[in-house]
Amino acid sequence: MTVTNRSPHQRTRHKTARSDPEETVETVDEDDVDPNEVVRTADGELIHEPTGLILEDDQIDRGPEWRAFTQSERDSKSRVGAPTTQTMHDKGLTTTIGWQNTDAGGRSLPSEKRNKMRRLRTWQERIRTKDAGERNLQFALSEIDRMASALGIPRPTREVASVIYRQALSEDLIRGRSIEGISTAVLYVACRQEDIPRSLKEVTNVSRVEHKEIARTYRYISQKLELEMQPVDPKQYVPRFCSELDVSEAVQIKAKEIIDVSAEQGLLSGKSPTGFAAAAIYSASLLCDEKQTQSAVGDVAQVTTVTIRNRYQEQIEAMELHES
DNA sequence: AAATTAGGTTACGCGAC
DNA sequence: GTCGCCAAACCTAATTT
Repeated sequence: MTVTNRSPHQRTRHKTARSDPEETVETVDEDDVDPNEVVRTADGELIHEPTGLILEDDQIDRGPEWRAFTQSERDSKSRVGAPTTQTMHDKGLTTTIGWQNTDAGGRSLPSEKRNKMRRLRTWQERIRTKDAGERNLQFALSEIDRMASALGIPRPTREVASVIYRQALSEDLIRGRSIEGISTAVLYVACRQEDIPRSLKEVTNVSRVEHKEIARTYRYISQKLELEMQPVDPKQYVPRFCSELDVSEAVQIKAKEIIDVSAEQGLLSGKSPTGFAAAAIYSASLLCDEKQTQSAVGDVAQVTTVTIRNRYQEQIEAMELHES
């Protein structure tokens, strides 16, 4: 066996040094090498540690075969780039087999060949639709993941979302609807079921689909999959909104109390949970002497100051009633 | 900043067609 | 299935306090 021999400091040099014409080559007997001193480097070379002998070169160069010195040069020489668009599910990359039983020249085929072509068509169709479904799912899941990240939604909830999506897929509820729409709606459902509430508006902000369609799709799938959704408890929004507003713990506790008391008196029915929570926080900030402006609270809760006003007066009243 | 007011949009349930 | 209608909640925008 022949190996190339180089000094250790040369080994650490860049790969291009290896093609140095002045490098010395000599033969070494294999028995001289102690296996315990042999290491494999990140480059894939097998090296005898004490002497720096290279026992085995990496046979495959995984790097690019070109060199570039500037970013623009790298861009222009690189042959990999952004993935092809996912929105067109197969981007014309699949094979379709024509229905005619003729060859390329237009002559009709003998019956034996016709049967073969029929079988091929069948299989091609099976394969194509199967992996179109897979791709569909893959895209949906990556979309769910993207939105979930943007909203700071924890893993388990994303898992729930993907389970629901698979259900919708198997019930054939996707047909005729956009994948993005379903993905968004499913994520929204998962949040509510897991008590990690995000308002429909918040979800809409990170989605590529408009509010109206998400709402419609949401109703559709929750009905079809018979998911019984109970109304969101406004208290669930309180900690998140409060931390965004940077108010004290006392306000948070007070806000929850206000929600409990006023809900007990039937003020909640029919009102939006975010608006209700926002008003409670505003009221609490007044009662705790840590006043926040209506518009500040409205911003984090994504409701208007008008809505806060309409709610908080009733709530204050309810509190006074409660205390007497 | 908060309150008031006016006008428009949306979603929902219901019955009629 | 969808059309028309309804009442309630919410929004935007303008104006006043």
